Amino acid sequence: MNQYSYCVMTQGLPKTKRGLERRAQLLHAAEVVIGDKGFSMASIADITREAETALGTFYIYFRSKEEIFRELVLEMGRLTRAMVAEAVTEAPDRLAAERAGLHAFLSFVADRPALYRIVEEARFVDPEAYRNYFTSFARAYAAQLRRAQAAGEITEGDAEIRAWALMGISKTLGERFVLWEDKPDIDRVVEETFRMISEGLVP
Amino acid sequence: MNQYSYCVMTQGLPKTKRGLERRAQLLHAAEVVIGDKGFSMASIADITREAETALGTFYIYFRSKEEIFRELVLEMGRLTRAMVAEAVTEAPDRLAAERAGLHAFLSFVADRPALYRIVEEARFVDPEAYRNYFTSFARAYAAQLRRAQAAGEITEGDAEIRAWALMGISKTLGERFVLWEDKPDIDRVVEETFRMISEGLVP
DNA sequence: ACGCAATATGAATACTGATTCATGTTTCAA
DNA sequence: TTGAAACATGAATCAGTATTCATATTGCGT
Repeated sequence: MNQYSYCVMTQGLPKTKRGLERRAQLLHAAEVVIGDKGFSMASIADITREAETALGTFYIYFRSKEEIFRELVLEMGRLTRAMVAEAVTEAPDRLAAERAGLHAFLSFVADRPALYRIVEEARFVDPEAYRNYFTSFARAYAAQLRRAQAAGEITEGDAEIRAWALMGISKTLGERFVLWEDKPDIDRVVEETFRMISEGLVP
Repeated sequence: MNQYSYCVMTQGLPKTKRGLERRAQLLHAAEVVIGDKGFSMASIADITREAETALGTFYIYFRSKEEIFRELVLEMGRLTRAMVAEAVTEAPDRLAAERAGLHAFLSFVADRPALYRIVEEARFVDPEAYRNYFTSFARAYAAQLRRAQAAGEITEGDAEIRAWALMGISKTLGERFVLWEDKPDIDRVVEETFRMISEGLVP
């Protein structure tokens, strides 16, 4: 117990420039370390070592290991939303948007493999964050599909199911053909997949 | 150290009837407990409690927590293989097989949610087992697609990419519309999805 | 230039849980 | 029936690491 009230910032952002930088360092280090070793194998000591700071400093910025993890999932949410939105801006219609969105997502996985892995691990580490991430994404996706159906740009069908099915394609192709591949050929994967979802399997 | 050489069965199956039963009890308990709490939250004590046996007994049958986990992933492999193979037997052509396979998979997820979850968690707990599971499945799947293409039952396209894309659909729909749903409507999900992959999105 | 809030430090604490072990009990082939 | 192999037990060991804390140092408004 201290004589003067101790204020460790367990809420809100740091007040000083240095504080903001440290917090960013820790987030970046956590992305690297947790993305590499996984949540349970990554220790706080690993993270602070990567961030070149002292162990105790971690707890000035985050309440727990779970909290910094959740922060990373939220960051992933902001990034993917922004990225897909931007990629889709130029698209003249929904089909083009599908192609552009898939390409953007796979490129993102190639750029930030650790974040991709972290979001997937969230299913087990922080199920609520995981669900929020995907349901909010799916909601927006389904809305777009409904709009496109109304505009006659795509065939009719249950937009929610389709949204999840299409997200499933992206997730799995990202893992198999980006994460597992030394030299991913994103263009080829996008073209093949686009052909399949456009034309279907019926000859 | 013991005076007479101690032989704990760290390899192969148990030699007695009782041993085989115990091992099966432990595997079942592990499926329940790990499927429910996740790998890191599930303790050996939890598993032996569920199996109604003593703590130390666990190590007579399995070298480690990782080993019993891997065993469950392998079991899932055997089961899904058998199940899909059986479901697809009756199918007159590849399209019908796709529908039947998706239906069988989603039904399996509904029946054994714990196993589904365990396989997904293997990505982080035992990446090699995870990869083996999906690559061997994908190999067989792609072979079927190539055969169907040659027979003119489906359109042309890269069979490997398609296999992974279709697996991705199943995985994700299983999670969203079976695991997350109180009363899953598997038929509806299968019909909608089948329509999408058959006809495609182009009007 | 002062002083309080904010930030930094890393040794010490506290707890969890995997694995081992010494010692029984049971099975089963000969 | 018997004895050696198989199996059962759970308290004790042992290692790892999340989190706390008492004590500095730094930032910054005034």
